[in-house]
Amino acid sequence: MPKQIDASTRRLEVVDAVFRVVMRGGLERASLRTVADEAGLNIGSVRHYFTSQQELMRFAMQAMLDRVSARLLRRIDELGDVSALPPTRQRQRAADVLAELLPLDEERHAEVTVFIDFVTAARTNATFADLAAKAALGTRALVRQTLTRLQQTAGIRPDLDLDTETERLTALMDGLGLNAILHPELVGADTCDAVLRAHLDSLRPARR
Amino acid sequence: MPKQIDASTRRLEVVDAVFRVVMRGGLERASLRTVADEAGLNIGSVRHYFTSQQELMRFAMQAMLDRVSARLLRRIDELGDVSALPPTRQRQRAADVLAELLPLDEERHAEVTVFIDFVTAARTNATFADLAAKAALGTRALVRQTLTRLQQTAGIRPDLDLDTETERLTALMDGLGLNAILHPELVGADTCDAVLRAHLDSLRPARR
DNA sequence: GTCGTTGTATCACACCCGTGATAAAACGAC
DNA sequence: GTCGTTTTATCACGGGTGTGATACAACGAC
Repeated sequence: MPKQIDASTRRLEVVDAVFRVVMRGGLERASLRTVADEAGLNIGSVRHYFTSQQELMRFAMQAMLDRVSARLLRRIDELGDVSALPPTRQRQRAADVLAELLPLDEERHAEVTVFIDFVTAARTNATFADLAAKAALGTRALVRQTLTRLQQTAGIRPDLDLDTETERLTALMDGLGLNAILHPELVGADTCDAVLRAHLDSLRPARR
Repeated sequence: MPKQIDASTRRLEVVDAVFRVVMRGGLERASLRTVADEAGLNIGSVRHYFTSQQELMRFAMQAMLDRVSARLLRRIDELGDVSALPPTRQRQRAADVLAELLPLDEERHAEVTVFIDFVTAARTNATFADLAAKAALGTRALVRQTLTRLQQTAGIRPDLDLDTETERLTALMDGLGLNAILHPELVGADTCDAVLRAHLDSLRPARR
């Protein structure tokens, strides 16, 4: 068997370069040449691992989505079963999970930044359309499941309409992320965290 | 006096062409050539009215912001003083005002689409940075004022923290708009409207 | 060693871009 | 009519883009 130390890790190295370029200059700057430079590679090398820049960009977006969902699953697994906790703690754990989608630290900030760039590009670039649609459905599924479980265990009010609340919380999360990315001096990590918790608290059952 | 039938309206015609191009293909497609084609003009003509494409794009973004705020002021003026209305009506009027920032019809859909493209571009394009920052402050001022007045006239609960609530409602609005633009099959005008009203209703004072 | 696969590195081509320079046409003032 | 300004229209240049083709180096199998 010939060389082939690790073809897939090389691809991920290039993808990391894509992320750095996108972070710095947006998706439009992510040309083969700039990405190759960022990765310290020659254009020919990059083209050896990706047959076209379209494939590279799609692969990069997919890698970003995988990374996010992996971190999400890890977090959910860490927190374990929360159904026995008191309602306040339940909401706290729910916030902990959802916070993985917010740019609360440097890693997540980078992820959300790249995410926003890709999904907004998907509006006019058919290359990303299906991935963006899948991502949108994915966050809604997560948000809905989170709210459903909270409601089943009296963590939030029983009369809330889950369709509306799912869309409301999803919009809140996306809006927080977007604002934190675009206006970090206005919306910092603390603000994101405070708003998310305030929202979940506002759904708590009435005192009796 | 020479020709000069109307220099400023010509500029606005070009700006309209910019909007159509951005709607169709995103900001990156808005080159001088494509814009000139869309406007039915020659590149030279466009360049006669705008010394550089940077000036054109800035002017276009400013025009879009002016258009939005003009419609907003008109709407506020239409609704007039609401302090005498019952709380439910007050919140309804507040929703009517804020709904001007959501893509509820074709006109607003186009505006929000272009808006999102410009402000996201502002992250990596210094040309738009100041305008995007101004816009962010503007929406926050509107949201805050709306909430403040509601609170003063018992339209929403008196114990709500306006800082947090302003940021929460702002994020909700931005997130709704973003999702409606990116995933219109998931988030339509009816959903936007329902979520906004549900949010304001959730702020209503407790029954007594 | 030779061979063949894998990885690197360059060249060239056609395309689109913003912009400077310049010419030509259109039009009002006189 | 002439003159001068405004508007429209072209050309050319340098730079960046993706991609096809191709050559060269590196390395394991044999």
